[in-house]
Formats: sequence, structure tokens, C-alpha cells
Amino acid sequence: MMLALPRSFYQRPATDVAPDLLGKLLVRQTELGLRIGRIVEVEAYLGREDLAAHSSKGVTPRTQVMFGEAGHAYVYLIYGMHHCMNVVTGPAGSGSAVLLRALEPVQGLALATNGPGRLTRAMEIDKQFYGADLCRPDSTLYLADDGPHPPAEILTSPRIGVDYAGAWAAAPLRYYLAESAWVSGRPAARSRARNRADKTFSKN
DNA sequence: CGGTCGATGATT
DNA sequence: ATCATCGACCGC
Repeated sequence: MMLALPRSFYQRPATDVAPDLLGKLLVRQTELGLRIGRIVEVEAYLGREDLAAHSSKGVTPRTQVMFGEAGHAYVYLIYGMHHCMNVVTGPAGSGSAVLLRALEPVQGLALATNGPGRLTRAMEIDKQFYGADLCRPDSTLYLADDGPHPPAEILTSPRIGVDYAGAWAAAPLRYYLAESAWVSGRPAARSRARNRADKTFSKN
């Protein structure tokens, strides 16, 4: 199997880890086979002072993994139906993490992967991975390097869906690959996802 | 196209 | 009551 990224990769500020995650592989070993996607869009959540971060509420049953050791998964359910996956970053106690928002399909992916809810659905990631250690060699969920790539332009923007967070709503903490067609909210990816869904549903 | 809204359940 | 979302539906 591929080599999981070492814990030291995650033990840095979320603002360093987030752009470095772009181009990395998210690897998921399911019962049926390997599913792999290349990360093209992420968001950094900085910790207690960041009003958009769940950890700004302090340590709760839900957020405690954010305050734990870096390199673990923080998975939560949003709007009653979608899971979102973060990787915990920084020193323990910082409450910082990076949300994975979109993948470019590489292997074994049949469903759309643009958007945090679709990403977890396509990769079959749910709360069973809450707190999972992404650095264990036997993990069925981990991140890995994708070998050498040509240099890719990284853009930033405010984070999506955090308008409630006051001044933090405007912070440029969303990072994405400029040229990727798989970033969420992109017209090309949207119609592609739409066509795929239409095919799935017309199969009666 | 773009705006708007309902689903659905954990969290506070 | 709110929400780190998605997709359906509406009007143009």
C-alpha cells in the first residue's frame, strides 16, 4: 500500500497544512476496493479565536478530537444528512483543522466528489471515522503523496457557508487549485455532476 | 442561468 | 434555533 503522510506533516499551523494538502491523495480502503481522490480544495479552521471553527465553542464531546493530536480525522454530520471530513492540525490543544472540500477522482470513485458532503459520500466516510488516526499504517483511511507534479497555482477565497462568523467570515482561508475542474461550485463540475446524477436516476 | 427553500438530525 | 450542504424547483 501507499505510504501514509507522517504525523509531522499535520503538526504545523492549519494555514501551512492546508495549501500543502492540495495535490495529496486521499486513500480509502473499502470492502470492495480502493478509492482514491486527489485533493483540490480545502479550508483551514484555526482554533478557539476563529469564530467559524467548531472549536471556538471550546472542548465538547463533538469537538474534543479537534483538540487532540494532529493527524486524526474530525468527521461530523451537518444539516442532518451530510458528513464533512477534517484533518486535525497543529499542536494538541490548538483546536485547528483543515476541511477537505473537493477531490479529483483518481481510482474507484463513481459519485461526484466536488463539495465536502459529496466527497464523504463518494469515499464512504462517516462518523465511524470520527477520531480515526490517519497515520496508522493499517488505517483504511489516510493521506499520501502523489509523486512529483508540475507546479500548480493555488488561489484563496473566503470560506464557504460561514457568514455568521463576523470578521472571520472574510478571512481568505479557503485554498484551491486554480486550474482544477473538480473544485466545488464550478460550472463545469456542476454540469458534470448533474449529468452523472441524471444517468443514475434514469436507470429504472 | 440565478435565487430560494426544504430536508433532517446533532449540537448548544 | 442553528448549521463548515445539497439538490430541487422556480422565474427569467
